This record gives sequence, C-alpha cells and structure tokens, in this order.
Amino acid sequence: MQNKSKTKKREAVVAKQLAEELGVSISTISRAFSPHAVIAPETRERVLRRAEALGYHPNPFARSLITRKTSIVGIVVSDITNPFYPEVLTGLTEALQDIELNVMLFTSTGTQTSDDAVSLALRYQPDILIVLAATVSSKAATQATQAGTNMIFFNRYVPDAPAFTVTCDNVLGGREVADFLIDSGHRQLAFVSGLPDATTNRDRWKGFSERCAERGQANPLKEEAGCFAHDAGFAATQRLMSCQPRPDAIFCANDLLALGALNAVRKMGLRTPEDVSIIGFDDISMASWSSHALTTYRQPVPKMISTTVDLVRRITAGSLQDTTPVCIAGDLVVRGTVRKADE
Amino acid sequence: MQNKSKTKKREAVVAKQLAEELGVSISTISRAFSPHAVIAPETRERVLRRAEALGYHPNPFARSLITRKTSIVGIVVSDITNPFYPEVLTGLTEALQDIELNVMLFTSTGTQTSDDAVSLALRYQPDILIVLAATVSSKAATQATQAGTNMIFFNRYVPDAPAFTVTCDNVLGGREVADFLIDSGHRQLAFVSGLPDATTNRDRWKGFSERCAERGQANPLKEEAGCFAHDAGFAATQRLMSCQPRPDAIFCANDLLALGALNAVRKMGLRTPEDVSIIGFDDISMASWSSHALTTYRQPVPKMISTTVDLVRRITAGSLQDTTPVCIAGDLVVRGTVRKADE
DNA sequence: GTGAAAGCGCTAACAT
DNA sequence: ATGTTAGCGCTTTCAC
Repeated sequence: MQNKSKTKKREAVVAKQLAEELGVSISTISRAFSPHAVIAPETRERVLRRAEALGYHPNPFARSLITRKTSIVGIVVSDITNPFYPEVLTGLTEALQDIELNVMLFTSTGTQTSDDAVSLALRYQPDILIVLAATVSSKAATQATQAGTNMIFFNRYVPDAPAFTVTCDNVLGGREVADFLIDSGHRQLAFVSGLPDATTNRDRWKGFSERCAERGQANPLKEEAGCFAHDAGFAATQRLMSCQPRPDAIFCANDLLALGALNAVRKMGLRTPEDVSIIGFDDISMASWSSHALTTYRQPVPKMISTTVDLVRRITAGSLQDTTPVCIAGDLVVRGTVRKADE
Repeated sequence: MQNKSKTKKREAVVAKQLAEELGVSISTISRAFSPHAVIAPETRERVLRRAEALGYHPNPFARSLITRKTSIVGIVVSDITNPFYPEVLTGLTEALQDIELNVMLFTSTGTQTSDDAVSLALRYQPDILIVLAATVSSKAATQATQAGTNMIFFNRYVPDAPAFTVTCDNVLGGREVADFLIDSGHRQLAFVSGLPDATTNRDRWKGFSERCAERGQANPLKEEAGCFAHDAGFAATQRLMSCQPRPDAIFCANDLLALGALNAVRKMGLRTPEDVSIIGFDDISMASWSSHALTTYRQPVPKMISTTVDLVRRITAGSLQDTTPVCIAGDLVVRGTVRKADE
C-alpha cells in the first residue's frame, strides 16, 4: 500500500453501505431509485429517506454502464461570440436539466476542429449530441450514427447527414425582409454576408435574393463580411456605401453585422433610416437598446429550444425515426432603423 | 427478451473485441492507453493503430469507476446574459479540453438554485467544480468538500468557504477608477450598483468609495440598479441624473450597466464626456464599438482563465492544498466616455 | 417483494 | 512484457 494519498478524496456513500445500515440488499437500494421497479412503497420510502440523509445518489457512471444510457447530452459549440448562442446554450441546458439530462460541453474554437469535438463527445456516448455552432462535416455525422448516437443540428444543417435538424426558417426570414423593404419603397437593396459556408447565411441570402427577383427587383448587391462579427459588418458596410448607386437598404446576415453596419453608417455621417435602412437577423438583446433600435428578424428561440428538447425526449424514449427537418418561422421586429412606407 | 429495441444503439467497440482481434489480453489493451504503463512500444503501437481504425476508445465511465477520477470538470453558471461569461465559459472549456478534461455544464437560472446545481454536479463526482456565475452558499461549498470535490470560485468568493478562488482585483479596479476620475477633475462622483449580493459589486464599490475618502472626496452617490443588465443601468442612471447636484462622473459596476447609463444620458439629451463621464468594468467586446467607445476597467480574462486552468492542473495532480485566493489586477482602458484632465 | 449472482467495461494488483 | 484475477458501483435476471 502506497501512502501517496494525503489528498485522497473522501469516499462517497455507496449502495452497499446504505444496504447494510438498513438491513436490506443492494438490489433493494437500486430498486428504490428505479421508478418502475417492483418494490414495496414503504421500503422505497425508508430507503429514500435514509439516502437523503446520507447524501446518497446512485453513481451515474456505474449505472450507465449497465443501462447503456448516460443521461448525458453533448453540446458542441464554436462561435460563442455571437450573443445569440449563450442564450441558446443556457436555455437548452436548463430545459434538459429539468428532464434529468445533463450537458457536456465541447468546443471547437481553438486547436480542435468541430469534427474533433464530435469525436471527443462521442467517447462519452451521450444519449444525444446537439451541434450548436459549428460547421460539422457529414462524415462526423456518420461517425455519430455508427457510434449509435443521434445528432441534432440546431439552426444549421448538413445535407445528407443522418441527423435531426431544428432551424429557424431562414429562407422565409430572408423573403419577409425583402418584402418589407420593397413594400416600404426601397430600391437599392444590399446584403452583408457573414460566414459564407454557414447554412444560416446561405438561406437568408437565398430567401432574400429570390424574393427580390420575384418582385421584379434587381439582384441585391452582396458584400462579404466573411464572418458574423461586428467589426466585419462595419468594414463590409463601409465598402458597400461607396458603391454607385449607393444602397438605400442593407440587410445583414445577423444582428452583430447589422450593428456594425449601423456604426459604420453613422461614422460616415449618414443617418438611419433617412439615408439608409438597416435590418438584421436574430434579435439579440442589444438590438432593442435605444442606442441601436435595430429592426431585425427575430428568431423564435424559445420555441426552437422547446422543440429541440421535445425532440430529445422522443429520441431518447426510442419513439422517433423521422429526421425530417423542423423549421420554425420567426417574425419581423420593426424598430427605428428602417424607413417606413409613405414617408 | 423483450423486443422493444428497434432503435437499439449500435454497440461501440470494446476492449475485449480489440483484444481478441489482436490475440492479446484485455490488460494489454488497457496498458496501451495508459501512458505510464509498462508495455512494449511495438505492442502499444499495434494496439493503438488497430484501435484507431476501429474507432475504439476506452469507455471513460468504466475507467473512472476504478481510477476514481472522472476527468470531468463541472461548471456552474447562472447569469449568462452578461457577455463576459460566455467568453469565460468557452475559454475555460477549450483550455480544459486541451489538458484532457471535459466540462459538464450546470445552470441555476430557472427552477434550480445554485446550491441545487452544485448538488447535481456533485453526483457526477467531477474532479473539480468551477462556480462561474452564481451566488453559492458556503453550505454548498462544504457539501462539495465532504464529497471530496474541490471547488474553484471564479471571480467571486464565499467567505469561509473551503474553496479556491480566482478573481480580478475588483477592489483595486475600483480604486484606480476613483483615482482616474479625481485626477481628471471630476468632483461629483456616482456609482451604479449591480446585484447587491455579488462580491464583484461590493468590492468594486469598496475600492471606489474607499479611495474617494482617501482622496478627500465626498462619499460618492450610490444608485442601486439591482442587477447587472443594460436596462437596469439605464433606469438607475435616469434617477441619478435628476439628483442635485448632478454627478459629473458615473462609475458603473459593469459594462452592461455602463452601456445602459450611456444610453440613458444620451436619451436625456446630454453628451459624454462633456456633460458627464461614464466608466464601466469588464471590457466586453461591445465596449470598444464606435457607438459606445466606453472607458472601462478591463478584466484580465485570459490570465484569469490560464490561472484557473493551472490551478485545476495542480489540484488534480494532488499537489495543492493552499486555498489562498488568487487576485489578478486588470487595467484601465481609456476611450471616449471620460473627460480627460486639463480639458 | 426481496436477495443472490452475474456482469456492464475497464484498471490494478499479482503472477509468470 | 504480458496474462490472470479481482472488483469499481451499479442494474438485472433469476430464484424464492
């Protein structure tokens, strides 16, 4: 016996001790904690009461070894600088916690790619893997399937990936923005594009440009910001506003870009909405601040979260095979940065 | 045998299969994955290669059952609306991931109190529990100790709790802000207070007010916003600016409050810094946007994170008993919202 | 309704 | 250097 254990962890109470104290078998302890097990109500009561006093809980790892369910949901994130995601992350975590599922968090910001993060997550055999903000290859999705783990893409999708998908209706959002801008008399439309690969970015552009075409508008200008950050939106808008003819309305792929656009326009001595209208996407909390009063297409976050959690519930219950993407409409929030019709 | 398993998970590859395939014992497989185990290099190589091909990894739960180390770090969060925290959360997760530790996330925003979140986290016997944004009682800290789990309070502390602490030097920050404002000629100082119980809030006030006294200033006005949100700062500042005499400088307990203050001041038709100076705390990314250009005391986030991760490393290595709080100085970032001296 | 026994996947003595 | 054995804490047959 080595004596290296000065910092030895205090042992947690285990089933055996509880069993001995109560003069019952270990199985009985186990049954007390299994809602559907056959056990005398008074026995269960007695066990649970004593367990409570001793701070005993079945070891979730030992349990999962047998049940083959970990009660863990893996979440993979990357672009957390967008304030949209923390909200989603905590919302999901909280809702999952309420149905006895806990979250392991994996990031892919630094040295790790998103696919690495997925691999890593898979080792823990989570009941579900939710991909929040990361461009994951369909290979990773396949890997998950092979490992027997169901994946949910949140607000993004991977074509042909064997996975579930919950998104805001980004195409519809783009269309509604186009309609709104055209209806309110704008004629020189422009789009500030974020991360080119992101499906959110592509779909918003798709809806926007398609609807413009349907309405007989010229194809909107498209300026690449390259990512979804404030400063990128700022720079892209500076470039955009030196085009001829100058846009009278700018639709940005998300709010962060739009706030950058707003600041760029102001810096140039122009005003919104008099000189140019700006419209974002997400409705992050800053959009409503009086310093910005940003018009934006609001993502139905609560509904997207509840839908996702419901999906998780049904998948873990084993009652779901249908991976048809769920696509939820948001709604336009009109604030000060857009010129109204008839003004 | 029940036949309820249409959706049965595909079994993951386990050590036994690998062992049989390779004609070695299960122990050999295990040894190949234990860096310090005695094993022929070529054997290890052979095992790892085949494991790679098959996608085998030791089941972390089975492993932790024996080693009594979970390689899991629990993180408890609550006030995630403050953009300061997502940054910290992902920063920590990433850094921990790099040293083979994974994060389980627990929230206490909704029905659960922070103490509940701690209890929950403890069931997973994390190697370390980091409390990020939550007011945790010292009882919960004691509970953690009894369960043998070391806790780290990140940017907050609980007096008398048996736990480690890493904070920004909030008192010093408050003092430096006071010096800066007084040196630049301000005389009617005010403080917008966030969550009253938060140690960050109290320490920033403490440093600020103490230094004011030392410099022979009148005690600053103190206005309670009640929490750390933009709108609360907005409202508190409106109240503050109707005081007589009107403050010529407002120090806000964090940036979110300060941005609210900025917007409130503008809404009243006043200008910064001409009419009133505003100064925040944190240096969140929005503070640097041209629409705000907020002067603020920057928290040394990267250093706080690396310090925390280093602490984690030493604790898990068993080489640390000393729970003296680590307190790291930040620095003042001067932007447009403060009147300079001699103007 | 309860206990005994087997075993989840793995690591850590102990042999050899 | 490798194989054998025991057992981590738990759930789940299978008896009774």
